[in-house]
Parts: sequence; structure tokens; C-alpha cells
Amino acid sequence: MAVEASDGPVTFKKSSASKSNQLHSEMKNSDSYDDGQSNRKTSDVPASNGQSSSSLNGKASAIESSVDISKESNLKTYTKSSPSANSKFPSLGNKNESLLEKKIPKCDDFEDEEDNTPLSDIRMKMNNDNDKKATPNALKKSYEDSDDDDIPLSARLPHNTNLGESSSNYDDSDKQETASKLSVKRPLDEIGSLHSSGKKPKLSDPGSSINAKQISVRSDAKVEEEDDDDIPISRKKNKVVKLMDKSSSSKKLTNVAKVNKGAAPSFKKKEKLKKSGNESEHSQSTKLQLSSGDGQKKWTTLVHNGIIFPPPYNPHGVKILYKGKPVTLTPEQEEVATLFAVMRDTEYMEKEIFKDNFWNDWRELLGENHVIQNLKDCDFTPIYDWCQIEKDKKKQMSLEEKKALREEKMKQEEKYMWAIVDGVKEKVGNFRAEPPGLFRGRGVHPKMGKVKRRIRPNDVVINIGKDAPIPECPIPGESWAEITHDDTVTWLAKWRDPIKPNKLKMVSLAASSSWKGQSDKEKYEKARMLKSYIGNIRAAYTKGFTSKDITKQQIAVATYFIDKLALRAGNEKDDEEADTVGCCTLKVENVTAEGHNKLKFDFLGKDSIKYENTVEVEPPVYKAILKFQKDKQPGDDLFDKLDTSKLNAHLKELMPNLTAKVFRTFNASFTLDDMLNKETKDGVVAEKTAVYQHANKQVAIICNHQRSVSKNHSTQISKLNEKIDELQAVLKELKIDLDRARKEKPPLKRSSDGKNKRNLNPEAIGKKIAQTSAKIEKMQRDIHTKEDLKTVALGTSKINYLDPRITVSWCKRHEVPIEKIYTKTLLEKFAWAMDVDPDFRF
DNA sequence: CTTATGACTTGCAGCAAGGACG
DNA sequence: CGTCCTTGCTGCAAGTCATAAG
Repeated sequence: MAVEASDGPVTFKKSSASKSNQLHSEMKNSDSYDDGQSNRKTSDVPASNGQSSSSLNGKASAIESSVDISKESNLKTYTKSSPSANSKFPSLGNKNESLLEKKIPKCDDFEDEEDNTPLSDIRMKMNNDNDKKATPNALKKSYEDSDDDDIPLSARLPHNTNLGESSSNYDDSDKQETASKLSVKRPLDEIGSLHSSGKKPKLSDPGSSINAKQISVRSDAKVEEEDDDDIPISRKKNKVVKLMDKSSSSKKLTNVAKVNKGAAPSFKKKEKLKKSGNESEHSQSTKLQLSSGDGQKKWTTLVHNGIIFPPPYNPHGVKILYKGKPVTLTPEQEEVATLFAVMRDTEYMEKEIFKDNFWNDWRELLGENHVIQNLKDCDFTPIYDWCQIEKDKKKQMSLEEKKALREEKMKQEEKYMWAIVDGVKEKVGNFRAEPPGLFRGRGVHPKMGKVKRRIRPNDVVINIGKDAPIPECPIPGESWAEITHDDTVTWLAKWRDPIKPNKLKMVSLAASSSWKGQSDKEKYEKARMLKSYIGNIRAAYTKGFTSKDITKQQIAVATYFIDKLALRAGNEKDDEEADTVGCCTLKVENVTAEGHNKLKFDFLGKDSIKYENTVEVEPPVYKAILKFQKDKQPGDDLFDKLDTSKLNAHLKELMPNLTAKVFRTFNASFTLDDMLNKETKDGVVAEKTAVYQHANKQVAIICNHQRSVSKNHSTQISKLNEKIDELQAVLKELKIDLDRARKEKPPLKRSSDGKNKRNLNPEAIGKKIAQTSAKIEKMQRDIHTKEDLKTVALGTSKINYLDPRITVSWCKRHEVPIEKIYTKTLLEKFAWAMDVDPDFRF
């Protein structure tokens, strides 16, 4: 393959390759993918922030309740093979339209695009000049793609005709039918009625904090819903509630577990039985009918209980020392002092800005004429020690006590954990107001150390259905700032960030919710669409490299970077934030021309993560960069004629809804799909998951997802090495024993303790040798992967960039249990992708 | 147009729960 | 069967991008 593109202008050389070296030089060896060439460097992550947790934060871990159920449903869906997709993602119609009318799904852009895009010709042209030299997989692939670009889209993506509706289904011939037949999808109310003989379910459990006007409770309860149809809703509701409780019980857990692990691996190949009909039943949990468009109505009914606040500050009365003397503080002053005290052994304490900012804010609380006149003379040790003791006490608590505490918390929080959206119960993401704390920015942040004051109900705007009861304000005597009923947004509550007052903090549904699932899916569909446009786009920007119009030229080069290097767009930032850059905000000093068409990138990107990479670029790009840098200072903008909105406006001319970030998604998913399909061999599951991990790692490298090396990394490594040494010694002895045994001599005494060993026959010794060396090998592999991944973060791409359908379909094809790849929460998050066709390709 | 703001996604680190280990 | 380690999950900061406002 690859042939085709090889003559064109765009040289996507080692993009990923070069990047791969990016993280550490260590990994260069042994990694077949990092072939080379590129000059990667080690980037030392400036791991900025040592967070120490303040004891104030309660972290409640989200508990299983609903989880299990949904899991179950996933499995179900799974097993029964794909046909349910449609119902899961109902068309985007308006709830009010009759279902039947909706036969032809309304497609967003996707469909249209395809139709009117005259890609073919353009593409053809392109192919001829496409050049893709050492293209790394991703790009290479894309090139190939562009090759088939001449194939009429319709032919290429036959199934996608209805993208808007159900892109995931490749062959939905029958589904289609099904859909129109029982266009159950949709409106929950409708679904509700379906199941409940037309009445709107009423949720009126007095005990429950949520009173929904209409609830048909699907997702979680769906299991039983089916048999419940004739039960009066009110009762049903109770049942549902119960069910949910149950779900957290171990019983349910076990069931699920059984299903999973049992004889039926999650991804056994199944013949695809396509039944039409009854899928609607299962299509539950995700009814995504939201349209992607903005300003669109996102919901009809929305019921929730608002948010919960941290408990009020409980003064401990411990005094700090000022110039050696104890000072009594008011509770407010003490609270802030405590926030500072607990940060004693973080690296923030070495940062002057941090201390200055803290002092400024604290001083305000102390008042002008306070005894305490400077921070330097304050000794917070007493408070620090007190906190340590408290921490220890907590640690010492018995298991029961801890459990009781946790349950207590759960009980308090439970009502906040759920919202009912259009009758469907959904998990809420973060329903806790952020506790007060000292702001920790990442990198060199001008505001670090500022006091993040306590959020009160009066700061919080609640967004809720008109007919829903207004959540009771959890703090007596206070009240919400405002109640809105904005059905064009998906947040349930918001407040202004006290640190950056023009930033908002919002409470919305959890990642497993339909809202999130739907937009996630749309995101990946958009990226997939880019696949068919990419050839074109590359041709276009290649042409632009030499444009006389400097703006166009800059756009071309910027797009090239975004495509090739997966750079972020790079919005403008103000001085109140850490100084980081993205593509459009690159400074002259961030890119160095090193000769031979090599450009060295070196800058701090999002979260102040260092991006360091040297790449060979197209000669015209190289020239263009030299030109852009000419007559500028190091700190000047490289792309002075450009900003993200201009760039995105341009991208939109090339493909509908295209923006810069789509390239990251595209490159990531494409790479995964490509690598999985090239690398996966027959073998045991562990080998396959290793392939997956390897692909995942490449993606992480492309996206520059780093993590800081854990503090005890080196100790861990040396421990492993020690063990290996020990085993090696054992091995040596065994070999001697083997020799002797063959000569029928008894084994020597054990060197370690001088005791006698059992006299074994050669076979037995041979076996031991094999075992031991296997152990050694395994440990060596462990060390290797550990080193390999010590600065690479795989999670971010798995969560945000890799189309789960690639993973799921791959698992199905290769009989890898999906649980080997996705954790429980990820399975929930990706519920929408579980029933993908095994043949799905990105 | 430019700037501000709002809505929503992406990102790393820390923590705590769960698993491996001796 | 406690301790050490690993890992998943949450917290919240920091991006992107559309749009409203000036």
C-alpha cells in the first residue's frame, strides 16, 4: 500500500515516528515502532504540581448502584449482536414529531456532505501528487485513504447514508426497517407510554427526593421494565428504586461477573443474527436524541436535586506561631491558615508567587493591623501536626467505622447522584460544590496560592425543568442565586469560579449519560468523516505552502502542523494564566530551523506539558517557517496573521463542522484502527492485549500525553532488578545441579544457607530451570514496559480520543474480552458503542 | 471585525480501593 | 492477614469552539 501517495508533495514523514521518540530516549530501542529516525528527545515533564490533599476534601467514590445494572445491559446488548444500534441512538428528530414520520432519519451534516461533495475529482488529482514518504502508520493510512477517495463516497460508505442517525451500523438494512416500524427510539415519554399503556409515568414517591413528573425509568431499570408494563406507574417507580438499590448488592454483582467470565467471553464471535423487532426493548440506556446543533433544545423535562455543599468549617483552635509566639485566629483566618499549613511539603512552598498570593489573600482576612505582619515569621507547624494526627486517626479507624462513615456519606449524597432527563434516570457527574482551597494552577501560574473561597448556594444557578420541584437549598437560611429553565443547555447547576471570575464551573451529567454518549459519538463520526476529506485537505494545504497571500500561507502551514503533529489549536490566553501555547499561538522561539528541513519544536502546551520534537518537514514548509520568523523577536507570534477562529473558519470551508481538534481525534483513532489491524496476530489474549497497549501507546505519543514519573519508580525498578539477580543466581545453581544430576552426583549445598537440597532427577531440575527462566523473562518484560510507559499516559487517549467502536469491534473479532481493555466506568461510558458490528472499521 | 463569555471537552495528579505479596 | 504496590476514579484545572456583545 502506500504506493499511491508516494509522489505527492506532502511528506508525512515520520510524524508519528518522530514523535514516538518523543518521550524518552529510553524507549527507543526495542520498540519496533519507533523506528527511528527521529530525533526525539526526552522531555522532562515539569511535573508541576504536587498536590497534597487537603483533608477538607471529601471524596466519595461513586458507588456501584446503577452501575451494575447498566453493565448488565451492556452485556445484553452485546450478546445479542448489533441490531439494536438504531434504537439506541434514536434519530434526532424532535420529540414532538410523530415517530412514524421520522422514517428517514434526519441527518446532520454528514449525509449531505457526502452527497454534494465532489470529492472524487479533486481527490484524483490529489493522489497523483500525494507524497507520503516515510509515513507513519496513521498518516500513511490516511493517504491510502485518500487514494480510494476516488471511489465515490456512496460506494465507500454505503452504510453511512444515515450517518446522522446511526453511523455505527454498517448494515442496517433491517435495522432501518425496524426503526421505522417501531420507531421507538425517542422520546422517552413516548417510550414510557409504550410500556405503560399510554399513561405518563408519574414519579411521586414521597420518600424519594426526586419527583418526576414523568418518568419511565429506563436505563437503569430497563431490565424489569419489560415485564412491568402493566404495573401502575407509581408502583413501578418504587420498584425501580428498589431495583437500583439492589443493583449494588453483591448478588447482582456476581451475576454480572458470572456472565462475563463464564464460558461466554464477552466477545465471542457470534453469528450475527439479525432480528428485527424486539430490539427496541433493549435499546435502552442510551436514547440519544439530542441533536448536536447548538442552541437546540436539549431536553423537555429535567428533574434533579441540585448540588451538595461541603460541611461548614469546624475550627480546631490550634494556634500558629508568629515570631515564636502563639497567635489566636478567628475561625475564618484559621481555616485559610490550615489550607496553607497542610501544603507544607509540597513544592508549592518553594514558589514565591504561591506564597505571595496566599499572603495577600490571607492578609485581607487578618486585617491591616493584625499582629501578623508577614508570612515569613509564621510557623504553621502546630496546625500541620494537628492535621497529621487527624489523618492518622482516620487511618487507624477500624474497617467497620470506615465503612459506616462511607455509608453515611453515601446516604447523604444519594439523592444528588441522579437526575431524570426526559423521564430517564441518569447519573450526575459532579454534584458537589468545590470545597475551599488554595488554587493550584499548573505550570507557572500567576494565580497559584490564591484562596479559593467557599462556594455558597448564593453563588449557584440551578437549571431545571419548569415543572420540576426546585431543589431544596441544602444550607438552611441560604438560597440559590437563581433558578433557570434553559432547555438549550445540559448543565444542571453552575457557579463562577472564584479564582477566574469569568470562568464557569458547571455540574452536568456523568460520562455514562446519554448526553455525553451522544456527543461522544458525534465527535467520532466527525473524525471519521475527516477520513474521506483528508486527502483533499492535505492537497489544499500543500498548495497553500507557497501561497503569495501570507495569511493563506500561514493557514496552510498551521493546518499542516495540526495534521502532522497533532498540535492543539492554540487559543489566545491572557496574562492571568500560565504561559502556554498551541499551534496558532506558537512563538518564534518555539520553532527552530535546524537545517535539512528539520524543525525543532519546543514549547509548553496544555497543562504546561512540554512538547519537544524534531521533525523533517516539506521543504516549502521549512522555507515558509524561515520566512515567518524573519524580522521577528523570539517572543513574537510565529503565525502573526492567524488565530484559531480564522483557522477554524478556513477548515470549515474544507469540511462541514471541521475544527482543529478533529485532527487529533482523527489521527488517534485512525492510528489505533490501523495498528490493531496490522499487528494483531493469532495468539493468546495476553498477546493481543499487548498489541492493543502498544497501539494505545503510539497514540499517546502522537498526542503527547505524558505523565510524571512516580516518585518511587526507580526503587521499583531496582527492586525488580534485585529479584532478577536472585533468580539468576538460582538459575545458575540449578544448572550446576542439572549437570551433576546427569552425572548422578548429588546437588551441592544451597549457597544461600548451606543446607542440603533435595536430590532431584534431571527432568525435575530441567523443569525448574524452565520455570525460573520464564519468571526472569517475565520480570524483564515488566521492567521494560514499566520503563517504557513511565512517562506515557495511556488513559487520556483511551478516554477521549479512541473511538470505542474500534476497540469493541476488534475485541469481538479477536475474541478478547472487552473487560481486558475497558474498566467498569469506561464500559459504562462507552455503552453506546458496545453493539457495534464486528466488522466496523474507523 | 474583535473581545468576552458561555458551554463543553480534555488533561494530569492524587487518592483510595483492591490486589499482589511475603 | 498486614503491608506494599498497582490501578481506577475523581477532582478540578485548562483547553476548544461557538456565540453574543461591543
